Order: sequence, then C-alpha cells, then structure tokens
Amino acid sequence: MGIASVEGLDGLSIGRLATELAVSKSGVFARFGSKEELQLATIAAAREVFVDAVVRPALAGPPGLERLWRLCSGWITYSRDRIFPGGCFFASVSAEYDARPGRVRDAVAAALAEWSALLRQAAGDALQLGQLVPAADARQLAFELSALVTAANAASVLHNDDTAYDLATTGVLDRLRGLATDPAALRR
Amino acid sequence: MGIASVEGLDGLSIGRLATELAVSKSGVFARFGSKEELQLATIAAAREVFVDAVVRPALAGPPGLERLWRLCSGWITYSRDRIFPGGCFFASVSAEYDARPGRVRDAVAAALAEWSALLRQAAGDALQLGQLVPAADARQLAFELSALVTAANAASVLHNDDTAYDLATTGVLDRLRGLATDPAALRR
DNA sequence: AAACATTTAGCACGACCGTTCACAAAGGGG
DNA sequence: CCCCTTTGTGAACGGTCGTGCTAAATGTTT
Repeated sequence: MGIASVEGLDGLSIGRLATELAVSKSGVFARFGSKEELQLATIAAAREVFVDAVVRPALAGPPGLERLWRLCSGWITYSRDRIFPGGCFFASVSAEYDARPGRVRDAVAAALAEWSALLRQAAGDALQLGQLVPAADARQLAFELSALVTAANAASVLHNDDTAYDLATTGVLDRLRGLATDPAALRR
Repeated sequence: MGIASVEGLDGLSIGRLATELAVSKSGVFARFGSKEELQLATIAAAREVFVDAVVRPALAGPPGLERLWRLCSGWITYSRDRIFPGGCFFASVSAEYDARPGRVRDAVAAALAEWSALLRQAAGDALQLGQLVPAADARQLAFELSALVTAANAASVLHNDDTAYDLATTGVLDRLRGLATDPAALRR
C-alpha cells in the first residue's frame, strides 16, 4: 500500500515488493497468482485501512450533521497524517486507473463510490433530521465536501503545503454552517 | 500527451511512442535525448494546449468576476470535451508524480501553481473592483473553485458520469453569487 | 513416524524498457 | 562538387518486468 500510494499500482512490482520484504520473487508471486490479483488485494487492504481511519470513528458519532462533519474532518486528518506515505491511497490510484478499463479500475471505482454514497447518506440524514434547511441538496453537498478535502490532499502532497488543509476545513465548515438550521451547533 | 493522460507519464514509453508514430525507437530517442526530457517536453506541450483551451479565451474577457467565471466554465468545457483522452492532463500526471522527487514533479507542480495563481489573481481583481463583498477571501475562493472543477473531472473520468459537471457548475455559481455584490450579473 | 498439503526458493523464459553506437540518407554552405 | 551538420535507422547492451517450472523446505494430519 505504501509503495502504491507513491509509485502507483503499476510501480508496485512483484520483484521490488519481494526485495523490500526480503523474500523471493516467486514467493510473493505464488501468494497472489498474478500481478492483477496483487493489485486487487492491495486495494482491498487499503480500503480496510481507510475504513478504520475515517469511517469507523465517524460512525461512532450520531447520524446526520455531526457524522457528516466527522467524516470530513476525519478524512482531513487521515490525509494530513499520511497514513499512506503518498497521501490518500485512493486519490493516487484512481487518477492512475480512471481511464483504463479492467478489474483494477472497477475495484477503485467501487471503493470511491462507497465513499460518495456514505457522504451522501450522512447529508441525507442531516436533511431528514431537520439539521439542514430544506433547500439543501444532499448530493450537491456531498460532492462539494468531497471536492474540498480531495483538493487539500492533492495540494498538500504536490506542494508540501499543509495550509491547504486549513482552506479545506474553512470551506467544509462554511458549506455546513451555510445550510445548517442551527449553525452554532458545529464546532471544530 | 494523449498517451500520458491515459497511461501516465511513466506509461509513455519511447518504444510505444515510436510504434504509434511509425518511426524507429532511436529516432524518437534522439529527438529528446532521454526519457525525462521527453516527459518534460510533453508537459510543456500540454501546458500550451491548456493555455489555448482555457486561459486565452478567459483572458479575452474583462478582468475580475467575469474572467473568474470564464476560467471555471472554460475549464469544465476543456475537461468535458476530452481535449486529452484521459481527462485533464495535469490532474492525471500531478497525481502520478506528486509524491516523487525530481524535475518532472517540479515541472508539474509549477504548471499547477501557475493555474492557482491565475485563479487567485482573477478573484483578487474581482475583490478590488468591488464585484465581491469585502469579506471574501481570494485565496479561499480560488481554492474552492479549483476543487470543484477538479472533482468534476475526476468523477466524470472514473465513473463515466457527466452529471458531475453539472454539480461543479452549480457549486461554482453558488460560490460566486454568494460573494458577488451583484449576483444577477452572472449568467451561465 | 509416515504421508500429505502448503509455502518458499531458484532458475529460466520471452517481452519490453531506456540507452548506446555505428552507419546511411539528406540537405545547405563553402 | 565536396564537406559537414542534421536526422533517422537498425542492431545490440544490460536491466526489469510478469510468469512458468522444478525442488526443497515447512508444517499439519493421520
């Protein structure tokens, strides 16, 4: 996962992985059966890491607005803490495989779709709970929040500039407070 | 540029390029001297294409709010029209190289920084011209606009879903109208 | 202890990579 | 017309890649 988040899922070669793990190349290969299978296993493992780092802590909070906020701030922390050395694993590999057909791309797209659905669900809950003004659009809100945190990850990794996380946090809070029926309920 | 936007700057191999151009491998190599030089030339060429497609049309309009809006809507058109087959060239290659040191990464980072500065400049002009409320923050606004259009590109390429462009357009207009002193002045 | 299944190592293969080198067309300036 | 720089070709190099094949090691079951 670490290698793939920096060099991409293509740069994650079986030979290099074997060297880094101090085992034989065939040993790594036999475990997975093919490079594609190794890539899929890497994606599945990264999904687990992401769920542990971002999703599970957010689900510990109550549904609705607070969970939505926790998802965003948890994601920012996950990116800033470099759980993966190359920043968000899925930001890296989705840009790498988004335009090539195949099972790898499908797996990445499915993981990203899960995340989008989770955000949209949280926004929808907040709406239904009356925590957001009725004019709010859950899909639109989820899209904008995801855009903000993803942009912060990209800017931070590319320019070594952590202030992007502050911009993203400001943006997220502006969006949420702008649509919340009780803006004061949101504290960082 | 087409190959790199789909397969990445690493996938842009000299041999493949030679085959696709029906020339010899050494012929391609001799033109550039090294693979890194080929990558840098590709980035420079893509920058030109981007300037022609997005920047120059926007600079044709008056500075300030209208130019800011033209930059955003022009970028969305540039992505949706698939000027590069893999979506925005710089979105692809910046994710590929953002975590690896070297001249390629530096060139990509410089190009992206140019774009950010351009957006920020346009926002700052709008502020100074009194087209935005004084409370507006040019840097914050530019960050959010760029985040929205970039997210639309990513979602569209990964999920073959063009509705992301509508979400981005809505978000951009919401941001601009929310801060404009004369919101009615903005028409799509 | 014997029989078995699983995991790992070692080696070889064909393919492609970036790079080098020697050499053949080709075109402009003396 | 000859020279010389440019531009392109073809073959070859060492290296890495993914992938088979064969054997040795390891561990589990009887």
